[in-house]
Amino acid sequence: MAEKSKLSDSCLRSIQGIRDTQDLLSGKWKIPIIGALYFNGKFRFMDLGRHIEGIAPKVLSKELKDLEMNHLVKRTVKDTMPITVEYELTPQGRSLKKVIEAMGEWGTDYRKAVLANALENS
Amino acid sequence: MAEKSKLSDSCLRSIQGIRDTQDLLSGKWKIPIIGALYFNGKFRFMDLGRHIEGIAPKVLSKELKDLEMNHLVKRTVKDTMPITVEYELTPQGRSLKKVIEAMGEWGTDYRKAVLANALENS
DNA sequence: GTAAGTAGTTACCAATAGGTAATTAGTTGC
DNA sequence: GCAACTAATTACCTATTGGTAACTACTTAC
Repeated sequence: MAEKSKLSDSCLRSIQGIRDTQDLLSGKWKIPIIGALYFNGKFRFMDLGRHIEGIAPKVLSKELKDLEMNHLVKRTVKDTMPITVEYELTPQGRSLKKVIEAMGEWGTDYRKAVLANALENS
Repeated sequence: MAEKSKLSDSCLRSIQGIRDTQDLLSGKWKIPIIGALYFNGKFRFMDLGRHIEGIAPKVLSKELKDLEMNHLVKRTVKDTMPITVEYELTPQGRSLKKVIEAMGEWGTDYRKAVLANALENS
């Protein structure tokens, strides 16, 4: 029973993978955060917040915790006066390269196509 | 004023693209839907529902409308008796190939890494 | 002592996402 | 007529997301 799926195992595995990826990157802010860290290397908490327009400290804090829990971001407390905290991608986070690039390219292409289409119909 | 960003324009454009992509694929179900259509070609409404475990018709309907509105999925009413409706990816939807592949690969790799790590610590 | 900067946390609220169950409306087969 | 299929829609409810604003706690500069 429950063998209605005609999708092959490899397809199901792929879809599972896509879903996992999406879960880890879910929400409004994880992508901009990862993007900023990906393109810039390291950031302190407030600095990161300032570079991501519109994010509240509460949300930034929560998102960073999520990302840290999933081993995509590393948090380092620097024993400076005043104390500072640095965030950076882990190797696992940096391994998102292809995903980030693919999504970035597709998104910009899509935007162009939508604009072109909008102009056509105007 | 408001020039706090040290991120280059090309980075910001990339992040915008990633965000656009993610918005279009947002929610719990769009990825499994696109995945099924991507790996299987065409599906009728109920068939698609049956292949995506746990989705309610209301939600499937809404997600398909979203995808159709964004030109990623094409809906075709077949004038058969009983009437059937076919859903398939548009060329624009199929152009998600690289994104789908990148996310699928990264997700399965991540899953393996997490499993390996869990075994190490057991 | 006061302002400003570090990194957050807390309480509260509103909007959205998504789930359940029933219903609509039409056709086919028995 | 009645069940079962097609493709949805509707009403209702709950949980999660994310936003605002204020607050903690500690340090440095003036």
